[in-house]
Amino acid sequence: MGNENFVFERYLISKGLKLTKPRKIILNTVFATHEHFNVDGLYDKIRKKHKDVSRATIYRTIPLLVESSLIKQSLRCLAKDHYEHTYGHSRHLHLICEKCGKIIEVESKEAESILNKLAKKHDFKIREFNIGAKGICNKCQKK
Amino acid sequence: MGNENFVFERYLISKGLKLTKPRKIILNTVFATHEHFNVDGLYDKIRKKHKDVSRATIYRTIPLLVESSLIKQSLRCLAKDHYEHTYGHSRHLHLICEKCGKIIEVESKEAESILNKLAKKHDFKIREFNIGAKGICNKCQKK
DNA sequence: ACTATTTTGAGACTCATTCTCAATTTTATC
DNA sequence: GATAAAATTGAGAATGAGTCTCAAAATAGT
Repeated sequence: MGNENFVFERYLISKGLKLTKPRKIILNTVFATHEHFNVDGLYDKIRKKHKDVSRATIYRTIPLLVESSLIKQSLRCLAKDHYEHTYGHSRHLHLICEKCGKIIEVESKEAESILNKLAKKHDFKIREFNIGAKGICNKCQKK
Repeated sequence: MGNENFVFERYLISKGLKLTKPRKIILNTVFATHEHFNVDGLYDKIRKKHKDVSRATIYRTIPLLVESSLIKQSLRCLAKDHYEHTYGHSRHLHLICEKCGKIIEVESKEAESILNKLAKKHDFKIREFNIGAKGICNKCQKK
């Protein structure tokens, strides 16, 4: 286990909030793997071990994880909201295959620096990048 | 009026579909202005003149406009689905202000060519770019 | 332990979008 | 231009992700 717990607790304390059991369970399940996730998948995973954590609490906890910079929204072009770790992960963009759903992660520094340059021209302060593309992966092209 | 009508009709014919009155009204209202739009706004606009076009038909027609490459989805990071013209418009990306909602359009060729390069490495065939950022515009920064 | 405050689970609610189906419109054929 | 088969439509019901409400449970300070 990394020290996401520490980061999260510090954030909660700073806001006068408490690191309760459900919040711990959610945090640890989120950081148990490194994949993108959505609420449904997370709920199923949590429910296997903890029958007493509700969807509502998951929906309530996710904004706290986002606010504490542990995770961020990603894969914006999919129907459901998806999230991924920020903490301990380098920046990347996604190529999403529309046939098989495969997600290819690609280093994104170069693309971000161009966006930064363009934003600077307009005096725009970027908080969140949204860079990626949808299309067909190499395997699906061959079918 | 451009020749979106022509493009749309050709697409419909190729699919064995018909350019009906509601479809014409929707097409023409979509292309009456050059702004981004969502279904609600489009519905209100259409309803001012045509009380007999239903939401359902709008929802059914939009995928046809997308399929015929006249419009495309955009502003993916907003709650509602938004669309913008493809036909007759150059490629650009969006900087969206999180305070005032202002949308700045910026030429995107450079960013796209980098994405193309990265996609090529992975043998990935891009169909739709999704490039942009959220943040604070210059006016809102001064407040 | 006692009280005030926060948090929780369950289910009701919202709202954009999709679906259903009977009624209407369209096109091809006469 | 009337007729019939096929496509399309409008209205409203259904769906489903996400949010809200509220009484009950957990928490922290005294």
